[in-house]
Amino acid sequence: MPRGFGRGFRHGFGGPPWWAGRFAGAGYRMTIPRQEILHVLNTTDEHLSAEDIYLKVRKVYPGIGLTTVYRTLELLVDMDIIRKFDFGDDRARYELAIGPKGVRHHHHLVCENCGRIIDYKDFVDEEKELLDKAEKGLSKKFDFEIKDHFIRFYGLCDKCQKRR
Amino acid sequence: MPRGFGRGFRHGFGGPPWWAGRFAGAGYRMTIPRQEILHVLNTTDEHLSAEDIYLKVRKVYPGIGLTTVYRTLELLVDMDIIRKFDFGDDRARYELAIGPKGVRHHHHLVCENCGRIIDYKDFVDEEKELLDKAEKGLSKKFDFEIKDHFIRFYGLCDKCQKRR
DNA sequence: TTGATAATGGAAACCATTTTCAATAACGAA
DNA sequence: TTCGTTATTGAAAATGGTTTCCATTATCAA
Repeated sequence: MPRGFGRGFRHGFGGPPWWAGRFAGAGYRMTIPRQEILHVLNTTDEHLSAEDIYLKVRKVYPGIGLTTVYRTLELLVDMDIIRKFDFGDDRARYELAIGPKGVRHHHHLVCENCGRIIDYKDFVDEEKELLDKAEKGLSKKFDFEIKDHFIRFYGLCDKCQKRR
Repeated sequence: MPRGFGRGFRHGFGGPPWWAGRFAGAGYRMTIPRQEILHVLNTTDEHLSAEDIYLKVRKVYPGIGLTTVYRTLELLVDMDIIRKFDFGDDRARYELAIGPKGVRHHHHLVCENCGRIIDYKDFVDEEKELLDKAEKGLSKKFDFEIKDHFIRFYGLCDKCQKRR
């Protein structure tokens, strides 16, 4: 077992977590703050802000600094391990982009009343169709090379519909 | 001619501009700062930030305050006269939502390299198709009532493709 | 074990946006 | 036209998420 993997990792069963190699490979060091931040992101399905993560990590590693959280999140975004979102509440929110099982392609439903965010990953086929057409048309018209896309729906969630 | 409309308006031909009624009707007052801010928004096809607008208005009305620009933009968003966008450059950007000819429904292409923003309004049919399917499927699955949607493409504009 | 240097964290800086508040201007009523 | 109510304004200060500074600490290859 490589040094440093025997102690400290939150997922001790079956070897180091899937992202460990990414760090070593890129010349980055694996530290406790980074482990704990990744652990938090890897065990939630919420869309956490930097401060959310800071508070969660602090319970287990009180020495953590908010600065480190911001720096680590930036690094993880650059490494394409997490994605950064803006849901209009004046703070960035983050979620894992990739899991052991591959890319998690999905979009969001945002409730305009209570702010609840629902992930969905249906309509992938319809989406692909739209994107293919868009790609062709837009690249012809504007000579624009599409790399990524972003779809979001705004509306009212079940609870907020009934309350009006 | 109603008082206040004879002098001061930037579009003196053919009576007061189309939005004048909206203000009176809602009980708001039409002031020089508001006129000038609307004039700037009404005569550009760029996606201006609050400071962009402030600087443009200042050339014609040096007394304008940045605070007033922010307040007016908020009011215009609430009145549905303009829309607020976030293109990831840490400042809100605004554009007219409605013109004399009706709603301007469109989306954006954002160049990941130079930040250029291109408006497009094609693929409305394909979009509608996707949205109809999504509407049905998502409202069934999550009991979510869709009110609005948001589609954006990220990639490389013509100039930035060639430079790589 | 050790040394080079990547990483950390507290404090201060940043900066777009908001709040405060006294002065001013818009506009219906007289 | 003038007046009075009150919506609006603008300068300055406050806010709050995020970034920068920098001295200290921790990681990891040799």
